[in-house]
Amino acid sequence: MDKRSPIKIRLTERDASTTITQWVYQTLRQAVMNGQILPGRALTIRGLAEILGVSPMPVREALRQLAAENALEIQGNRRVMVPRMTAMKFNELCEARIALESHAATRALPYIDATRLAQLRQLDQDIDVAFEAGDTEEIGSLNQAFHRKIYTANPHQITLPLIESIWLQLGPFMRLANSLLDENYLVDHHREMTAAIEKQDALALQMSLAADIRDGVAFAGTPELLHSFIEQSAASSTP
Amino acid sequence: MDKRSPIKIRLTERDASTTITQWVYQTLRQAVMNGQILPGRALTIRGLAEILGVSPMPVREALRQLAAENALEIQGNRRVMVPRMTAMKFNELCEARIALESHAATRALPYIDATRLAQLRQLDQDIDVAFEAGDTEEIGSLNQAFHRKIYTANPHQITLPLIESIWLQLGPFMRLANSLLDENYLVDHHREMTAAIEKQDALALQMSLAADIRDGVAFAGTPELLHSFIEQSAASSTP
DNA sequence: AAGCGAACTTTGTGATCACATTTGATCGAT
DNA sequence: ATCGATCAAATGTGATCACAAAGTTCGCTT
Repeated sequence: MDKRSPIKIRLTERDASTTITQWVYQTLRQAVMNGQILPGRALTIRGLAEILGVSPMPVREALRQLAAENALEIQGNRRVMVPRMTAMKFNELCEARIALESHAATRALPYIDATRLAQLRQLDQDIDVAFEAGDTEEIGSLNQAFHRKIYTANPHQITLPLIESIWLQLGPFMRLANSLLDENYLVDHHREMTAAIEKQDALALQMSLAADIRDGVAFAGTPELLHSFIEQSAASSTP
Repeated sequence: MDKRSPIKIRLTERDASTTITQWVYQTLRQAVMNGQILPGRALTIRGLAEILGVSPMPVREALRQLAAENALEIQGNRRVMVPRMTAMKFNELCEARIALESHAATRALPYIDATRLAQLRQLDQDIDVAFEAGDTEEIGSLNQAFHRKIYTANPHQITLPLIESIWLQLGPFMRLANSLLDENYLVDHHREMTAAIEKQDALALQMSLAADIRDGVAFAGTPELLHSFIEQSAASSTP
């Protein structure tokens, strides 16, 4: 029944108002984002359905939706798996993140009012608290919330789904980045960003945002570390 | 049975090797892209299934996939429709297109060799031929192929799915833009782009690419024209 | 005649079933 | 002992069925 590791997925209580498909989708999305499903691991509809305690139908739809968001990859053998990572692909994802998020931030900047700016500063403080507590998972979650809070200021939102698609693809590796962040968390780029927002300085915002993203994945600059993790990713395929 | 206009969709022969879901997905995607389905028009699973001559199941999956790509919108009433357009949203989409495609082109530039450059020039000539023939649909298709041919030179492709998502959202309106292009097709930016590629000049490529995109949607600069089309889009909702 | 509620219809969701293709294993031949 | 073929289990795909919620229409009451 279980090919390799039996896939442990954190199950949450399902709200009665959400459909089963939505719940499965959110659960699997979170599992991918948190690295609970190793890249290269083959996923089966029936297998996931059994784990989640639902029929294969909602799993099928959730998988197709996640594949459409590039969170999963449908192989020619119509097997579904978390895409493997390569150093080049990782680099492309980071650069795409910077390009997309810089654009989104610039476009959102005029819409950020004092209320939202205060919320941003609060989120930054929350991150500091989580950092003191060493709760890396919370740090990642709050960090996402911080960025999302900026972009959603733009009422004509187009880019956020694209950005989240990139986050999803970087997901399992961002987790590693956050755990390594403990040591290297030197400059608080979020503070620079909020300062730039207060001055409505688009260029300064772009600069600090790019620095924040690059710091978040700083370990990509140390090739051996990235390489070891990619090997770990590739290793889950070889029996 | 038919609420308003009965939805005419161009049906193509289904290859025996492709699954029904894939065929339905491609058919609906093309229908959205060509503006065969008016924005605001309510779509039903069973209705589409009957039109396409398939069971509701593959339609459900195709709709969910298209919704994940932002080609369709799932309303709270769990009704599915082509999203309506607003002037601001249109502007955001164009700017996002420029940002994303500039980035993708720059990243692909080093990988474009002589062979691919020749293919690009061939596509540009084909566009001229289609332009002489007045075949606007062919122009749009070839124009997409031209852009795609640039970005796919990058072997570590990340951005193309995001770009295609934007194209899908602009889809019905690009069709209008192409039909209006007949009159205003003054400068051949594609020739500027191939020249920039030959010189491996990233900045010149970005400039001409942005100009090409802006020209393609030049009518957005004439507010009354855009407004009239948006009204047409909104009109399909009012009974 | 207009407002409102009840019955019917439509629609999305999810489960089960059937079938074709693929994967994996076991047995046999060289 | 190793390689290959055949058979069985597993898997994705798609159709049909069942059910609940939302929408629509008809008829009743005022």
